[in-house]
Amino acid sequence: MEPLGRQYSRKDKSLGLLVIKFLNLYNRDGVDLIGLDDAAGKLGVERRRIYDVVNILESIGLVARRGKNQYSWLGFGEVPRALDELKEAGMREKTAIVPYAIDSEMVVYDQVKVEPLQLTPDDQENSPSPKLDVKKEKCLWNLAQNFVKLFLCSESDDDLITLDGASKALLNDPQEPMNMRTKVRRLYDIANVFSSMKLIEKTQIPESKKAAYRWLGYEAMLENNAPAAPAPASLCARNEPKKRAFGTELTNVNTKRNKTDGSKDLKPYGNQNTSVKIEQEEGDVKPDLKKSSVSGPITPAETSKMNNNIGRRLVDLERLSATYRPQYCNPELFGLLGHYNETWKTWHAENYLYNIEQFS
DNA sequence: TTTTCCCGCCAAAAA
DNA sequence: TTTTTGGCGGGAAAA
Repeated sequence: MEPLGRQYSRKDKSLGLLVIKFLNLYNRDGVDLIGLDDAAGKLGVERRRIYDVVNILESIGLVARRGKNQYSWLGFGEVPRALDELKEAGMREKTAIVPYAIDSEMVVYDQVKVEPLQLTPDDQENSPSPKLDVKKEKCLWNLAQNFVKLFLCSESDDDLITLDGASKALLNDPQEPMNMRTKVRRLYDIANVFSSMKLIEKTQIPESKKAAYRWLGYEAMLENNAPAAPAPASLCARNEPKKRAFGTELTNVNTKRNKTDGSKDLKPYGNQNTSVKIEQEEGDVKPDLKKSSVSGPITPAETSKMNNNIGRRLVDLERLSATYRPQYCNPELFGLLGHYNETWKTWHAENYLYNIEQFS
């Protein structure tokens, strides 16, 4: 504890702290609706900040947008699924380009746009919407997702990632310095919330001493986030004065908000038809593990795999992105960390087992 | 000094 | 139009 009395500190207002408070407020049984105004009020911050928090949390599947001024709390139980999807998407994107290994350090990627079906997923848009895509690329939740993909798709789970490395990797125009600066600013925000949630951890590159982040993972995050607290009583009740809560039943879980998969992307929470019943389209049959508080199928011990800095290596994103400039940042993103497809295969296998296990 | 990153202006997107 | 979202970057606190 700081001995300082009432000295103002920026830290008191950090996004990291905010997200902790946010979690503290909503991560409990019985909560399912989150009103933005309510959150802002209870947490004593401006609305703008709530958008930041919620957007970042959404990238991990902790919350989902329900509608205007309304988000729903999905809980940590949904996170694994979200992360899996991110990883899968990331791996897919990663293999979408053909890598060429050069040297022991360098890897260059050919600009093969192996994405014939990567049509812009705009529901009703017919236009190639080149602009829309670019715009989406900059939104916070997308940036956050790409940031975690960077970790999930790295060859070694001990890879350290620096913010400007990530920034360059996720940037389509590494040239513009101002562009970079802006992106790094956003990454600081994202990294801060993930850090305080213990999904990642801040460290530094052994040699260079530069700040970098290490992936801690779901389990670490889970055990570091206070379990569900007792039941609320007035939490989800508060709503805007004008509209009363309708009997909407959040029956299903909608983790993804991106359109990476073939299925239709949920429209911008289209016409709220009060009772939205979104069935899982034919095809994949998910066991629909509905939102649960903190269900812990977590591995018992599973302490931490991180202990020494030995095999750790910093992925040399910088040089790579400088070499070739793509137009879409997603695809090359993984190439940067990329070390081809074995990763893909092994992961695929693991995932398979995992799923089978789950489905039984 | 450099790194971190909060604040809130203000412009798109939605009602 | 008004309201909701949320880029964006200035510039000040922290290292």
